Amino acid sequence: MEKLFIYNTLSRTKEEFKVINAPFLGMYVCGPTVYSDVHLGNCRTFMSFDLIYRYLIHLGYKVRYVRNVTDAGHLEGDRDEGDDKFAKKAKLMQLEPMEIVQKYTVGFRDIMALLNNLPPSIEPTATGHIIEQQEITKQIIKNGLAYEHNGNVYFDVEKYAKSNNYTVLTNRKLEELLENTRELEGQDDKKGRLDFALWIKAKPEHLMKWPSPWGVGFPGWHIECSAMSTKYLGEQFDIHGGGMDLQATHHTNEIAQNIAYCGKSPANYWLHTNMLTVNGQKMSKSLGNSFLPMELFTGSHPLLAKGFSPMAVRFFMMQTHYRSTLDFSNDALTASEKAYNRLMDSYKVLQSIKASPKSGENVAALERACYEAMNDDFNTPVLIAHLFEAIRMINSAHDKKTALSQADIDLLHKIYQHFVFDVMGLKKEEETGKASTALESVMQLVLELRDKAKANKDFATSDEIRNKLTAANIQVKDGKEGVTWSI
RNA sequence: GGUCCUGUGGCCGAGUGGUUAGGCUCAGCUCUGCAAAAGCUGCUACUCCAGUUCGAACCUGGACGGGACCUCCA
Repeated sequence: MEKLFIYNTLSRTKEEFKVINAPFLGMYVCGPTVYSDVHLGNCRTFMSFDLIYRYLIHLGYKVRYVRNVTDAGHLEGDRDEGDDKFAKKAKLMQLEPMEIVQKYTVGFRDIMALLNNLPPSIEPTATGHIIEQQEITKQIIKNGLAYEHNGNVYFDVEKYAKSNNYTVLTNRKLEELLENTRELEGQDDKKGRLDFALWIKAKPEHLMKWPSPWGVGFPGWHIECSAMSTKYLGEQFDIHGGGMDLQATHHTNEIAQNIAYCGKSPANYWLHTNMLTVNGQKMSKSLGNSFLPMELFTGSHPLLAKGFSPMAVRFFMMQTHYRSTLDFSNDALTASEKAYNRLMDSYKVLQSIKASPKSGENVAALERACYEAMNDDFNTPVLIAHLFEAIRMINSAHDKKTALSQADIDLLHKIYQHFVFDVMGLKKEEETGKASTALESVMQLVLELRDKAKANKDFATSDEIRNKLTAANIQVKDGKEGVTWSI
């Protein structure tokens, strides 16, 4: 198996990846909160982990990939006050909370499918694991690291920090954290400023609430991930991931909960994906530069010059490493769209290449380079750079400027299948479905007429046909071995 | 304000103490009836200042810009 190196937030270095129980591999990723349309930044995170999932599968691991759906208990601002996000919106729209959840869960899955993300092995919901969350909370209380007050249960961070490194993920100093945390406001049953809720007492107006040993309430935000990762992947598993915004608070608290619960840190490797910006600025609602995935696909947003297909967007995201910030701009998207089209066109060309007895290219070295790029912390930008070398080989061979043996042609097929389709999860965009067979025959007829005109040196007619087709978004290319066209 | 991360050519983006990233754009050439496509060639960078070094864009310190978290926004 390939030697894989992964950047681990715990050590802040690239480490050689060792699996606890190969070939089985557990991976947990913090999923979306389904109270509104999925944020494009979340899409990038899930696409990054989709790439990782796909590559691990490609390497031969039997991966159980768990990504939760947060459908309850996620308080605004992670403060232990205020309305539950779902209940708030539900009241506003006169809908049941689960109706909201259903609507946005379905919407989320649609977008994920459009972007060709593989579904995770399990997508557990927070509301489906209330009992499990309560059990963990009970055990943490029993272990002396959480306390109940007025129907709320809080995690005792300072007590925990006495015998554990609370800030493993961020390297921050606990004293500094304590100094910098905001003053506590209003109702507060917490002993320490950094304490966070495991269970929250429900106000009468709350719609989503459950009975518990501490009264009627709902779970704190962080406990669901501890409960569900433990249930489906065990007390210790291989990879835990999420966006960088979750690192300091959510993941820090998650580790604390797991250690307080069973004495074990949940994951060996913590992976964090970077954020997304628009024209160099953070994507945020208050700045008005925030657009939805569907708006990106259709181009229906003032900041977008046009729509970009899901696969062009996927390719665009793959051109940036997952730990770098990704900047959205029309220019960058347009450039990627063209590059993606070249990648796909070249695959079409590959189908028609004729083998030569000898090869003028080192395709095996290229394949190795592709693996090495991926083994270096899933470096897709470098992988793509190598794939453009493959494109050069294919196009040159097609133009008879270089030669490829049958073995090399087969290997190029394999490279495309493995890296472009299986690992990066790119695919040919759908061609207009049923209409395409009809269109195919019409185009054949039109191009035959044009060929006749050309044979008669009637270039006026042949150019007119080509120009009108170009205007209709159909590109005609006169190659050495006949005419081809593409939309 | 505090802590952490980051700053690469016209644009986007990898990477490394001394050797071509790659894509897009632009220019030239080849091919072509002309185009388009493709191939080749060129333009060639590392925010600024100081230091370490035989040598730094890559290491160290400082300045300035951007981002994340701490505060509603993924």
